[in-house]
Amino acid sequence: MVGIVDVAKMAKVSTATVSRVLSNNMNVSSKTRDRVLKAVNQLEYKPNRLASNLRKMSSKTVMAVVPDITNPFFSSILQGFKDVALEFGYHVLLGDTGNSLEQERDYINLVKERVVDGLILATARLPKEEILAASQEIPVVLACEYMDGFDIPTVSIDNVSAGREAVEHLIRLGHRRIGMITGPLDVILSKDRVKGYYQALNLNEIPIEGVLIQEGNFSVTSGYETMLKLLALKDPPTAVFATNDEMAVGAMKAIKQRGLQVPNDISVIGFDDIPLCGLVEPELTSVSQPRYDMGYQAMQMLLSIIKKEELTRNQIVLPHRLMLRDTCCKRPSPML
Amino acid sequence: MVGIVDVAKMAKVSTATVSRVLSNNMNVSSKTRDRVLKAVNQLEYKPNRLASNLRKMSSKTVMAVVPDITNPFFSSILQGFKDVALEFGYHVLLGDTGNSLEQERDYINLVKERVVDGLILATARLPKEEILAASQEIPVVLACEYMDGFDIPTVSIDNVSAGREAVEHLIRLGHRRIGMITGPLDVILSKDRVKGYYQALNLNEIPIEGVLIQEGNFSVTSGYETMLKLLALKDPPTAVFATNDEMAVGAMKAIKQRGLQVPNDISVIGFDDIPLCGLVEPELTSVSQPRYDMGYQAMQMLLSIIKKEELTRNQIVLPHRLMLRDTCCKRPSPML
DNA sequence: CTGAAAGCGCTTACAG
DNA sequence: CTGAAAGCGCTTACAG
Repeated sequence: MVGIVDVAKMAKVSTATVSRVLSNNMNVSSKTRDRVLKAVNQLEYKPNRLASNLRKMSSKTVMAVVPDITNPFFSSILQGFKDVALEFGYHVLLGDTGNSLEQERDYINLVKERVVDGLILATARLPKEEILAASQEIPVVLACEYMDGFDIPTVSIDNVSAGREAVEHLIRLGHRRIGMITGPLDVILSKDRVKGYYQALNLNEIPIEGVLIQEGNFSVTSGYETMLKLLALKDPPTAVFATNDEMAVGAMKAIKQRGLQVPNDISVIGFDDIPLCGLVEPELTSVSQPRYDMGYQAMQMLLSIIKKEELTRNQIVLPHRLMLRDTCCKRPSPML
Repeated sequence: MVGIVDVAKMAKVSTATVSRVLSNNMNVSSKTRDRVLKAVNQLEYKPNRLASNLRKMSSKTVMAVVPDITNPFFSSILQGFKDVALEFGYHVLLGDTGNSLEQERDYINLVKERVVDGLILATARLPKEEILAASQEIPVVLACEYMDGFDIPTVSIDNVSAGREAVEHLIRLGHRRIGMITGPLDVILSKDRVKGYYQALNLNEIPIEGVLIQEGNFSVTSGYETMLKLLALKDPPTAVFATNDEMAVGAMKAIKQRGLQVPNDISVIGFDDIPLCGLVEPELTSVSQPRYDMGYQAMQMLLSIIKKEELTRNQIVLPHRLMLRDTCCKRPSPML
C-alpha cells in the first residue's frame, strides 16, 4: 500500500504539502502542486480514509434509518438520500429496522461510537426523549414524520391535511359512511392521517363511528383482513380510505372476493402513490407524496447541519397531491 | 467526550488493560476486569470507532452494490445482507448504482480508500477484468450473477436451467411459438436465461426465430412496449416468457389492451416471484428465486473471506422454483 | 508558500 | 496478568 510519505518522498516535499494539494483548499505554488500531482498519479496514491477520518473526527458517513427497505416508498426516499450524499462525498449506511423498535434503538446508539456523522430517520417510533437525546450528540433530521412540539429538523408532508383531503374527496362524491384502514397507531403519521379523517367528517357534520376505523400494519394482508371486518358490519361503508397503497390493494382484494365491485359498490383510496397503483385493476386512486424529493431535501438539510451552515428553515413541508384514478366513484343515491 | 484514558484513570489501570477488557479476548484477572467494567459503565464510555478502525486497518463495513434498490428483488437481497452483517458487527454501505456503469465503477473504487472491508456485487456489468482487479485488493463476492470461467466467490441460482424450465413448462402446455422478453443483454443473467430459452427450444426441436426475442430493460413500460412489438408480428407468439415480473406485468397490460386475454389467448410467465405477482389479475406465474437467502449466504461468504476463514465452497448455487399461478394455460389445438 | 512536529484515540507486540 | 511505548496514516496549528 502506498502512503502519503511515499508521495512526499517522490515529489520531494513534506507530507503536509501533499495533504494540502489533495485537499486543495490551501495555497500551494503551482509548481509544487504539479510535482505532487504527478507523484500521486504515478504511484496511484489514494489517501487512507481510515486515517483521515480519525484525524478529522468524522466518518463522512450518515446513517439512514428506515422501517422497511422492501417498501417502495422507503426505497425511493433512500435513493433521494443517496443522491445528495454522493454529491457531497458522503456515504450512507443502511439502517433497516424491519419495523423493530429494538433495532431502531441500536442504530441510534451508533452515534455514540462516532461511526456516523449524522442520522436521518424515516421512521420514529422511539419515544421523543430518546430521539432528542440522540440529536444532542449528533445532527438528526426526521424524514416523513413530523413531531409535534419539538424543533428537530424535519421534512414531511402535512399528513393531517392529506388525510382530510382524501376523505373530503370521498364526501364530495356523496359518501357518508367512510371506512378507514390505518397503519399502526403508534406511528405518528398514522395518527395524523386519522386526525385528517376526523376533521373531514366533522367539517361535513358526519358522525364518527369507531367501528369504521380499523388498524392494520401496512401490509396487503392486513388491508385484506380489516376490510373483511368492515364488510361484516351490518351497515358497511360505501368507501374506504387506506393509509397506504398496499393495504388499499388488500382491501380491494377483499371487496372483490366478496363479489362486490370497486368502485361501483365500494370506492377505495390509497396513500403513497407507489407504482403498484397503476398495475392493479381498477387502477388505484391515491395520495401522492414526493418521496424522492423528501429524501433529497432531508439529506440536504442534514448535511447542512453537519457542516454547521445556517439553515433558512428547519421544518420543511412538501406538497402532496391526490392522484385520481379509477377506484372512486359517485355513491348511487340511496333514494333510487 | 470520554476517552479510554478517562476509564483507565478511574479504574487505575493502563489503557491497554481497558482495551483488553473491552475486546475480551485476552486474559485479564476478574478483579481488574470488574473494576474496568464498572468505570466503563459509570462513565458511559463508548470506544471511538474511528480510532480503532485506523489501528486495526478495518472499517467493519462492507459495500453492497445493487442496480436499483427500488426493485423489490434487490431490496430483499439487501435485507439478507444486512441481517448477516449486523449479526457479525458489520455495517453495510448502500451502493445503489441506478443501473449506471459509471456509479458501479465509483463504488468499486472505494476499496482503494479502505472505506470498506469488502464488496458484495448484486450487479456486475463492469468488464470482468475490473471486477477481478478489485477482488485482488479486497474480498469481493458476487450475488445473483455467475461469471463463467472466473473463480470469484458467487451465490446465485442456475439461470440457464431456470430459463429452460420456464420455457419447457410452456412447451408442455402445447406452445410452440414462444416469445421472450429479456432484460438488457449486457447483463450476464439475461444472457443465461436466453441460453435456457434456446436449450428448451432445441431440446424440443422447435426452430428459433430471432424476432421472438425482444430486449427490454426490466421496467413495466419496456415489457409493455416489447409485447406490442410481438403482437404486431404477423404470426404472434401464443406464450411469452419475461425475465422479470415487471416486464411480464407490462406485457399483460399490452395483451389486455389489444383486447386479448391472459392466459386464454396468450400465456405469460415472469421471473423473480415478487409480491406483485399475487396482486395482478390474473395472478402471475413466475420463477421464484430465494432472494433473501441469496443475500444472506452471499454476506456470510464475504464475511468468512474477510476473516480469512477457510471456505468449503466458493460457488453456491441455490434452488429456484416455478410458482404456478394463473397466467399459463394449454394452447388450444390449432386443429380444432 | 512550505516544513517539522504534534496528535487524533485506539490496539498490540514487547517486556516483565 | 499488566504496563510503557510505539504506531496506524493522515491533517493542521505553528513557525518561519
